[in-house]
Amino acid sequence: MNTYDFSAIEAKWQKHWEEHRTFRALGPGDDGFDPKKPKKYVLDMFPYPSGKGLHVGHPVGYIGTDIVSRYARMRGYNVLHPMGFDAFGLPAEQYAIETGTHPRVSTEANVANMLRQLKACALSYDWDREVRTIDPEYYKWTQWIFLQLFHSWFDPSVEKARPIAELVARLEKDDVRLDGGEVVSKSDDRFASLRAWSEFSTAEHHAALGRFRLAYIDDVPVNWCPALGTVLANEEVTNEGRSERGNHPVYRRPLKQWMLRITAYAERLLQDLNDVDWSEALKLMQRNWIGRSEGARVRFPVVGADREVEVYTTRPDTLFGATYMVLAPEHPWVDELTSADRKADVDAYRKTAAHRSELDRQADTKEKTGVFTGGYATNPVNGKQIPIWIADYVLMGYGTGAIMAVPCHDTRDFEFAQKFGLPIVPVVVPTDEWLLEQVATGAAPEGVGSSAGAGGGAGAGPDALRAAYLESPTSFQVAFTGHGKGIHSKNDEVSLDGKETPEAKRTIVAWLEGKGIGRGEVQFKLRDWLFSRQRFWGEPFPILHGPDGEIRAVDESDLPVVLPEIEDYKPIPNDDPEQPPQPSLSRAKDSWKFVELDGKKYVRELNTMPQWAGSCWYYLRYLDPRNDDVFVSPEAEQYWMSPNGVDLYVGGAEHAVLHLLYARFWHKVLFDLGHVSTKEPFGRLYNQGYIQAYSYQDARGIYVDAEKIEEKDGKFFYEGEPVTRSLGKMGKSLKNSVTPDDVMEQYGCDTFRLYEMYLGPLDQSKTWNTQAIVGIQRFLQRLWRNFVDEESGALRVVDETPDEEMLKLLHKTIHGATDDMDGFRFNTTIAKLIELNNAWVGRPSLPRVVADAMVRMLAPLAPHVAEELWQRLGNESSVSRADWPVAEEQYLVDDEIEIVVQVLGKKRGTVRVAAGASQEEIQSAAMEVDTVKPHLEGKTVRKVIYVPGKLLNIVAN
RNA sequence: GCCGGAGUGGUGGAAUUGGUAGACACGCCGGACUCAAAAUCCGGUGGGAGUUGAUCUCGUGUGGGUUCGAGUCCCACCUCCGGCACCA
Repeated sequence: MNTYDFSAIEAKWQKHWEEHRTFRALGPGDDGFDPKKPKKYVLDMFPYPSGKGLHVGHPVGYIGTDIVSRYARMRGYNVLHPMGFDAFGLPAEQYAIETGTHPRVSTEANVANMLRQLKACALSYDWDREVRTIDPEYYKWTQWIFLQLFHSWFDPSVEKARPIAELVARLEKDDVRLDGGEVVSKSDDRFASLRAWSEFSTAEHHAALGRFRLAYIDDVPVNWCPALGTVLANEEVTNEGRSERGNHPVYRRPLKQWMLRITAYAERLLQDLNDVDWSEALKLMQRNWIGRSEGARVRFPVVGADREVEVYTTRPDTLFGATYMVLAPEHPWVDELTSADRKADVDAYRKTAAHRSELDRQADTKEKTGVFTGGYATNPVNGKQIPIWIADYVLMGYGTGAIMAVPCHDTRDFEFAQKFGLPIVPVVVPTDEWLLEQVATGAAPEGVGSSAGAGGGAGAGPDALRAAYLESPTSFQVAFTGHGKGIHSKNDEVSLDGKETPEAKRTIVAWLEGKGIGRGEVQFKLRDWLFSRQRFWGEPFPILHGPDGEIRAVDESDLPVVLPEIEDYKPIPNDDPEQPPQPSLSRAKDSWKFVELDGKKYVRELNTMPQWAGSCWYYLRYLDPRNDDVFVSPEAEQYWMSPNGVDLYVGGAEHAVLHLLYARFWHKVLFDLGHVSTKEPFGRLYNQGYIQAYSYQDARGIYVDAEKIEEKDGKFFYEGEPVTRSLGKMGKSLKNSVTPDDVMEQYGCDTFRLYEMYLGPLDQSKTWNTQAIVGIQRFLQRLWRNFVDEESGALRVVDETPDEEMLKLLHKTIHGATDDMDGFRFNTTIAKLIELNNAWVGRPSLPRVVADAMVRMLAPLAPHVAEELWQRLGNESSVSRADWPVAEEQYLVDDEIEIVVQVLGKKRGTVRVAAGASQEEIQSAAMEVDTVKPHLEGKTVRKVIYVPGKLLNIVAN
C-alpha cells in the first residue's frame, strides 16, 4: 500500500476501533475510570430514523460534535458522546401503514440503515450507550417520569413542584381547602365558605386533584381529524384546515385529553434562559413563545345582571377609552348576556365561528367580523354603559376570553370600531414623532397644519397635528398604540391626565386594587401541553381508570406497561366528526385493556404519548443506559451533568421551541423532585446550519435530476433544454439529494468529513457542491505523499530539526489551529493545516517534529488517515488518545516584523523593523520609504497613529 | 405586519477587539512532465489605468454619517433566509 488508499485505510481503522472499543466512555463505577479528569458531555439532537436515509446535510452537526469530542479527548477530558434513536411517532406509523408492515419492523429497518450510515462517518460515539425510545427498557422510564408528573403539583408559594401526597395530607387534616385551582389556607377569609376535603366524593377528589397535578385530563379544543382517527398537532394541519397527511378535514372541537401543566413553569422557563449559553436568536424565539406580558385583570359589571365580565389588558392606562367589550364566541356567558332580539344573530355567528378552524380564523386578518349581543356592561372607571359584542378576533384561549376594546389605541379594536361605527375616544396623547410619521406615510389627514399649503415646504406642525388628532382620531387612518401622556382620563378619585403611560398604568392598577375591581397580573402565551394521541405507535400511559371516576397510576413496580400486540394497528377512522375518537389501543385484547386490582375493575388508558415524550429525557438515560433500578444513578448524573448540564448540545434550529421547551420543563420537574442536580439540562446549545443544494426545474416546473445539469455561460441545461435554478433544502422531491454513501464511496470518509467542515462555519447554512470536494481529496493525497514515498512505500519522515522559518510556521499553525478548534471554526483549522502541508510539498523529507504535530492536529478531523500515519510513525496506541500539540511561545514571535505604513489611512508601503523597535525608529524609517515619501511632500505631519506590531498611520496635509 | 440573522471576486468562504480586504479551496488561464491523456508539479487570477515595471485608482447590497483609519460602529433603505402572526 504505497499510494493513498482510503478504502483500505478506512476499513482497517473502523474495524480496529470497533474491536478495541476505542471510544467507550468510562463513567463512575467503571473499571479504569479516572474521576480526576474534567468531563465534557457532547450531545447531538436525538435523530428520528426516517425511511429515506441520510443525505449529506444530515451529518454536518454529527461530524462537528465528533470533532469536538475527539479534540476534547486529546485535551484530557473524559468525554461522553452518545447516540440513539427517537423512534416512536406518526411518520413511522404512517409509513408502516402505507407499506403494510408492523411499525416495529419498519422502524428497526430504518434504525439499522441509519446506524450503518452513521458508523460509516466514523463518529466516535460510545455505541454501548445507544438507546431507543421504543424499547420497553427505555420507555419504562418515560412512563416513570410521567408518573412523577402525575404525582406532583406546582406549589406557587415556593414556585416548585412537590409531591401531591403532601397536598392531600394537608387537605385530609383540613389545614387547607380548595377554591378551584387554588389552595386556601385557614387564615384566608374564604376558608370557612369552602367545602372540607372529607365532604368530597371519590370522583370529586380526582377531579379536584386534577386541577393541580402536572399531568391531568382536561376538555380542551384540539385538531380532531376523524379520517385519521387522531388529534393532530398544529404543525400537522394545513392552512386550509386539512390534515397534512391525506388531506382530510380537521375539526376544532373539545376533547378529553391528557395535558401537562407546563404553564406553571412559564416564569422559570423564561428566567432561566438568562443562565444558559445559547444564541440570542434562539433564546428570543423561546421568550416569544412563552410570551410574557404584564397587565391587569379588570371586572366590568354587566348591566341588569349579577355578573361581572373579567377582561385582561396590558394597557390598563387606557381604561377610560374603553367604549365597548368583546367576548370570544365560545365564551361561556354569551347565552346569558344575549338579549332575546339578538339571539338569532348571535347563534348564527357562533355557529359559523365554530366551524372555522383556528388557522382559518387567523388567516384572514383583514376583515373583522362580529355581532352585538344586546347586553351592556359598565366601565368601572367612569360608569359609562358600553355594548358587549362577540367577535372571533378575541380568542378564548388567551387571557379571560374577553377584552375591553379601546379602539383609539389598539389596531384591532380600531378596525372593528370603524367597521361597526362604535365610538373612538382618545385617552393617550400621541408623541410628536408619531404624528409626523403619519404625515410621512400619508395616514394623517391632508392639509392639517400646513400653514400655507403646498410650495412653501412647510410640513404639518406637531401642534396642529396633535389638535387635529384629539379632535378627530379617525381622520388619521391608524390607531396610536404607543406610549404617551394620558388625557380625558379622570374620575372623582383618580386622574391619569398628563401622566406618562408607565406611571398611568401603576396609578390605575393601584386604584383598581384599592377598589377591589381589578389587579395587576402577568399573562403568558404559552399553553399547557396536549400530551395524548389516539395512535398506536407511542408509549402507553401508565394509568388505569376506575369505575367511580378514579384515575389510578400503575404501580412503579409494574412498569413498563408494554405496548400490546394488536391485529390491526391502523387508526380507526370515522366520517362523523361528532363521534369521539377511538384510540387504536381500543383494539387490544381485553386481557390487556382490563385490569382487576383491589376488587375493582379498571380500564387501561388507551391513548398513547406524543412523539416528544421520549426525547424529553434521553440525554439523562445516556448517562447510565442499562440501569434497571433507576432512570439514572445519582453518581452518573452528578458526574456528567454538574454543574451546567450538557456541555455542548448541537442540533438544527427547527427544534428551537418545542423539543427544547418540553425537555427543559421535564428537567425542571425532575430537579424540583430531587432526581437531577441541575436546573437546566443544556448549558450550551449550538445550532448548526443547514446544507442547501441547488435544484432545477424545467419549463413545466417539474424538478429534474440535479446531477445531470450542464452549465453554459451562466445558464443551466438539462438534456439540452434550459432549466431554472433555485436553492433549497436537500430532498428527494427536489431531485437534488446527495447521499453520504455515494460521496464516501468515491472520495472516502476522511475527505467527506473534511469537506463538510471546510464548506463554511458550522452555524451557517451552506450550499453543497460536489465538484469542489476534489480540493480536499488533493490535500489528503499531498499529505500522504509528504509522509510516504509512493514508489517505495518508505516513510519520508526523518529525525532532523527543521529550519527556523519552518519551525515558526509549525508553531503558528498549532497556535492558530488550537484557537480555531476552541471556537468550532473547523473550516479555518483545515485551511491552516493545508497551508502547513503545502509548505512541505516538493521538499526531500519531512522532519519528525512536524509530522508528529501534523498527524495529531489532523486526528479529530480526518481520523483514519491520521491513525494510519500515526502508526507508520511508529506509535502503538491510538492517536485518538494522544495529546493535542502545544505551541512553543518562542516560535510565535518574529525577530523582524513588517509594519504597514499608511498616509491618511491609505496603505503606501511597508517597512521591516526589528521586533523591539520603538515608534520613533519606525516612524523615521517609514518616512524614508520610497513609496511613502511622495505622499508626504509639501505636507505637515499632524499626527501619527501607531498600532504596535502592525501599522503606522501618518496624518499629514 | 412584527421580531431575529445574513448580503465580501466567476464560486464556497477568510479577515477573532475598528488597523495590509479577498487566507484556504473550487473554477479558469498559462507552463512543465507525457507519443497522448489522466494524475502530479510550477506560475497567474477582484475591476480599471499604466508598453513592461514600480505604481495609481475604484472596490465588501445601496445611500449617508462617525473616525487618522470602516467589511467591522451609527442612521436610512434594498434583497434573501428563518421565526411569530388578531396574544388584548
